[in-house]
Amino acid sequence: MTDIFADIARSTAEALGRLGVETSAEEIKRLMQLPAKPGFGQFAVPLFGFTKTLCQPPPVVAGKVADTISCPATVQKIEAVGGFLNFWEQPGIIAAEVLPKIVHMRDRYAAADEGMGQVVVMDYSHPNIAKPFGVGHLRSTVIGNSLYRVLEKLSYKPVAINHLGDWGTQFGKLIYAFRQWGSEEQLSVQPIRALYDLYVRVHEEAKYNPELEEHGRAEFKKLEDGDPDNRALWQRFRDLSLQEFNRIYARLGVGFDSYAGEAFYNEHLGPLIKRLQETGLAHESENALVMEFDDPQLPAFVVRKADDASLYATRDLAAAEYRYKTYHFSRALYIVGSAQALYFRQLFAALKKMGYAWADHMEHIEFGWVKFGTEIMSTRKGTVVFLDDVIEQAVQRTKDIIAEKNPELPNVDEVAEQVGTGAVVFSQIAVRRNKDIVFSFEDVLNFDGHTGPFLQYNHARLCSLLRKYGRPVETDIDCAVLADPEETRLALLLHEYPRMVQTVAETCEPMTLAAYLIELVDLYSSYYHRVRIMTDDESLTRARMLLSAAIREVLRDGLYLLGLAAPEQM
RNA sequence: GCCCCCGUAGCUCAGCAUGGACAGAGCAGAGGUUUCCUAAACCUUUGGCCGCAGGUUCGAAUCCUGCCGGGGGUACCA
Repeated sequence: MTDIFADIARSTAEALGRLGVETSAEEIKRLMQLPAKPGFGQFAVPLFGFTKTLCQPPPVVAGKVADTISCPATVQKIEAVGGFLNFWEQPGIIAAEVLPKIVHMRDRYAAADEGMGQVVVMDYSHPNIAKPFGVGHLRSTVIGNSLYRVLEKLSYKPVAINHLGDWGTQFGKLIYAFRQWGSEEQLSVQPIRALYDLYVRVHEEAKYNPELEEHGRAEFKKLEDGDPDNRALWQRFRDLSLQEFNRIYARLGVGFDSYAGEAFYNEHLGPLIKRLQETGLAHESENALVMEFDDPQLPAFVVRKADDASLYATRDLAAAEYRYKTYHFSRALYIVGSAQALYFRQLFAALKKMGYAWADHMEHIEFGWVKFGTEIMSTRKGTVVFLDDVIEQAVQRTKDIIAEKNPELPNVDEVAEQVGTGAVVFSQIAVRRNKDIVFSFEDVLNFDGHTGPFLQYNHARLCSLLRKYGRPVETDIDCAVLADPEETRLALLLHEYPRMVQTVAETCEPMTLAAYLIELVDLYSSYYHRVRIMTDDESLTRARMLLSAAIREVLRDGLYLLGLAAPEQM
């Protein structure tokens, strides 16, 4: 199969070569971009980077290249504007290149084998047992899930680990609180509510009564030493919470390969600490065991508390060792809020100091806070927004809209679930990772404009169009009738899609894909309103259906990669 | 104190990695579109010293330095 983009890149590289510039077709292809505005060609190559070696201003270089280039016959026009080389293809050439390919390959269109044989361990979601699943946990879950699907598309073998927060001093407090104020009745009726109330109460009372901290620590120590009563209570809390989490994950379409939480590494902790002591990698300081680093920026890292109990760091070190031994990952991603950036630098440095070269392949994929108004959500303060409530409201809102707009829709409940969760998921993925998100019900429940439901709506409308067409879409047709600039632009955007998916994998930034899909769908929606897809002209109709079918494929695949369902009607 | 992140339209955000063609969207506001493929849509329109000041460059929202404002982190919470 010929590749017109490669052909043009080669021609451009050759023309530059004759002018005395060393470059390659690959480099030019990488530089190729879609112009910001129509009028600057269908696609463009910026030549600014080559002007230095030639000691000539950009417009002169571009002019010379435009004059001397010998292009494939499919190129209709080349223009040098500023330092850009702008290309126009003959009508339909780009469409013919890309549309049949998409319709044939469907969800394999963006697939690549670059990750073949490489395991990527991913740590995300990690809710805390005995705390409700808040909107804060949603962001890690949604980003992780999307990256999982993207990596899988590129033939990596992702392993999703839900490192449950099921261990730590907080359980001592909770056990103490349950014995003080809790009851079996509450626990069996509304388990999560009951545990959450206890959690808030114990932190509230601890403010006035410092002894509670001591009680909590003591109960946790007993738990860690294997006290059967505490152990049984802990197991019960864990089971109840996990049940609840799994119900929510099912709604979001999220799954995990492992639920090995913090408690899972219990037996590894003692030997690990002993090893760190004996090898001299860690030493006693103020009764705690700490590791120190050469880098003066990195403060000491506590790996065992003064009361001999383990802490987060101990369990993460053990988890890292276990994961490497078990999965032999080539990359390990921790999708955790940026508040823990320093902690992860210490963790990775500690592993490096332990002699693990693979520590270099661990990355903290950080993200900003999810704020509610001006406040940061806090489980302890009780200012958390329950994810379940958010989803429930979004689903209800969807039902209202369906009742108004499409009362004939057969499977209302299923679609409302898909669209409602779609709105919630999209709200988390449509903002760059390192920015804080201001969570507002008003925005999440507003389905107008650039939202998850907007993407889903366009998908459903495309499906409807294809149903109405009633025949298989033909791929072996004359695309020259797709002479409209928007049709060419759409084809060019579709051509970008696989590159976009790879960018997401490199940057771990699903927002880029969300923005891409919005751009694609926005343009198509505008086009759809301006022209008729199905016309009296047979060949034109065939071509426009092919374009529409290709857009549906990419949209459906893109929605999947973001973690949104793509209902066929809504 | 030191370290990290953010600062673009009334609001929420793209664009910054790899500097480049007049800074783009959505929401909110104003006006319009439905005998026609899903109007959860589309079209028109109002609205910007890209936090401030320097520097590098032919060219800076983008890179560098300083400052201001906000947030986070800074040994036994996770």
